[in-house]
Amino acid sequence: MPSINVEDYLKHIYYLQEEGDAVTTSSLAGQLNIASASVTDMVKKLSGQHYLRHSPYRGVQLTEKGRRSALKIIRKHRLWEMFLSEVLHFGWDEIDEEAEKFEHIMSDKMEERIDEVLGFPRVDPHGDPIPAKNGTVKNIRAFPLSDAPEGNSVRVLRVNDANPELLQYVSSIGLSLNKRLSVKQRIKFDKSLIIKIGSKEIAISTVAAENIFVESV
Amino acid sequence: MPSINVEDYLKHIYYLQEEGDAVTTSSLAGQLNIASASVTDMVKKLSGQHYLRHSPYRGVQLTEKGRRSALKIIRKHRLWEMFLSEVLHFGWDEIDEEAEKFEHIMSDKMEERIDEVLGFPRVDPHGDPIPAKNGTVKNIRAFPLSDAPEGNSVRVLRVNDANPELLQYVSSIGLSLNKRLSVKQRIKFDKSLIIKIGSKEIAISTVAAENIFVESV
DNA sequence: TTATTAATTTAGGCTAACCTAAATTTCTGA
DNA sequence: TCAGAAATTTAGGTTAGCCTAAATTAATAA
Ligand SMILES: [Mn+2]
Ligand SMILES: [Mn+2]
Ligand SMILES: [Mn+2]
Ligand SMILES: [Mn+2]
Repeated sequence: MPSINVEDYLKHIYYLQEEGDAVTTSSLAGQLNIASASVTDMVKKLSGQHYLRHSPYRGVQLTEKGRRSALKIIRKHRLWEMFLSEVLHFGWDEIDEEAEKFEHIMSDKMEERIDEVLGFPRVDPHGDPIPAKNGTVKNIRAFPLSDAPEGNSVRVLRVNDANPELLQYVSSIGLSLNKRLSVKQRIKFDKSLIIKIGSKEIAISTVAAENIFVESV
Repeated sequence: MPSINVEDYLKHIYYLQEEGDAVTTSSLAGQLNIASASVTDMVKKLSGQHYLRHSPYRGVQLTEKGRRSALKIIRKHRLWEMFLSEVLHFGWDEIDEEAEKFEHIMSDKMEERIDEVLGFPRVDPHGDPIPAKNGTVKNIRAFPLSDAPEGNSVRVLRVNDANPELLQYVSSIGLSLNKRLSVKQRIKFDKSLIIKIGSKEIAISTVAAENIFVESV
């Protein structure tokens, strides 16, 4: 059974891999808020346990074993977020932090009970897919709002859950999952957008728009 | 913020104190499944942090600070047991083990939410009192079934939750919290009892009877 | 009272997971 | 293409929490 720390390493390696970035010592160190030298140590240990392959100075890649372990944690994390949101009525800006701890101590039995109680949800409260027990993950066909062309009408499918303040902001302008909006204008100068939600028009920064993922409707 | 290990030490010291036993290095070592030498180390640390007072070779005693910390954990433990039982339908023989982990990572906010969802329960699924937020604990006026005189009619108020097999056994003979039963006969030879539950008469060992707590009705 | 036994503490060690500073390798741009 | 910068690894160290074996203190029973 991997330790809590090992689980967090594997999860973050999976995330970085998912984003297509090279998974380097420093990218991991950045994610985990740990010194690079410490990451190197752990990477060697994980490599010895066949969770990943390590080309020194180049980066790491999860093995199948590592991928499976990562997905188990991510499944627990997202189910738990769902539970906090649906059953205990926590806000979507609070749940990631709580789930960060619970993902490691939730038994498989508890995972199943929660899955049942929730009616076998497919996505978490931020629109991220909940991996299936067999290791399958449906990937979400969404592009960043910042890439939407002028005039486009779109629907929110996912919001990056890494930053609670972004989530609060997104709520505060009346956006949430599955909400529709249209892109009125793209400002060349700072790449910000003017969007229309319901009858309101709102200016939104690139930083925000890059973290809101949508599909065309 | 005390670590997980510190919290478990404080909790077990509280339990032993509660039972009226002297809290010695070896009794703690027994409860925690840790070598006595290690307990001595930790006790010195806790004493340095004023969680308890230590008379070398004699034993320990919680300070007010230690007592408060212990009760906070016990409250979380018992609320969580309640939640597992009521909301996720776990059996009363499974919940102690799960709660052992969750008690340490449940935030105060989550504690409150759960308390609300459950309707502010006063006892846990084993009949143990749930300490109030202010550090008050109602103590339960119950005596062991093994002390009940012949002919007595009693009601189950609490069952020791330390042994899952005992809990399974208690369920299997049709007993649960608040159930009534009467003592038909005390067998001198092995101190076992014949009890009547509903219309059934059942023989029950002393070991079992010592862990079932009742009040006269 | 004193000698044995039992409980406790001390001494010395280990592992996981972190750190900083120094050495090494790779990348980059003139 | 090669020197300086950036990234990575190595070296050496720390802390929490555990362990076993040895030394010390307390309890007990003849
Ligand atoms: Mn985590
Ligand atoms: Mn999420
Ligand atoms: Mn515990
Ligand atoms: Mn209990």
